Amino acid sequence: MSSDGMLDRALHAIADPTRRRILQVLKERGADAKAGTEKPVHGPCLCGGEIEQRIRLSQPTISHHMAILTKAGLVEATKQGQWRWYRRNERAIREVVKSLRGKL
Amino acid sequence: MSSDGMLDRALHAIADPTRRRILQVLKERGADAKAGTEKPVHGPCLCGGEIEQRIRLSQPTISHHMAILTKAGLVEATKQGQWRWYRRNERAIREVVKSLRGKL
DNA sequence: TCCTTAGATTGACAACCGTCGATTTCCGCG
DNA sequence: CGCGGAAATCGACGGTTGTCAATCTAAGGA
Repeated sequence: MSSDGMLDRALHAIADPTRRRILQVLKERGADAKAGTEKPVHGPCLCGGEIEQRIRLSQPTISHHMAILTKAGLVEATKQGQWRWYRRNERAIREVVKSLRGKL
Repeated sequence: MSSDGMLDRALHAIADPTRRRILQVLKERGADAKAGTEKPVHGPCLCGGEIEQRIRLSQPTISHHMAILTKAGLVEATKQGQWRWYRRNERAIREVVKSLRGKL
């Protein structure tokens, strides 16, 4: 699984303060959002626009960071209609910390 | 103490594979070195030349990485004669992992 | 069908990073 | 003093990164 190139990607992702802030923001319960939108899963879950609004960076920048976090396996995204709902992959995050404790 | 800019520096340091390899190499007991040189402390401990020889990168590059690791607090250096003996700061390293588990 | 909204993609830019060769600084020893 | 070895610093180079404005794609609703 974690072929070690995975740790590399995860550490690189985590090394950026903006991306750490995104992970933090994803911890909060997603605000109750606009009417008519149903959050698809249980647990904290935000769509791109909500993240953009909280982090205060341009939409392409957020999209870029979300791609990196997703590719590193630290967050997962489920597409529903025009939205993409992001949520933390708690298992992967814990795995990074654990792997770090061993390999450092 | 760990003003959070410290975590930033540590994560940046750790994000580089070469620097992780240096931390690994510093785990081994320093080879018994050339005659006449006394390693100043107990525990694994290498000087710049030894690290360079193991990591196989140019001397300025090693020096550069050691500065980053030292500034991040992950390794400590004691100067003795013309040599600088590097050793891991185990406490700081453990602190990073712990801090990561909380702040991630 | 057209318009609006969410998000991805592109292109550009300045800043930074890892690496190296060359040079400089520091230190111990004749 | 001058020499030789260890390490820091300098200057440069290609590659990467974070950010944004502009554009494009996709999905819904009138």
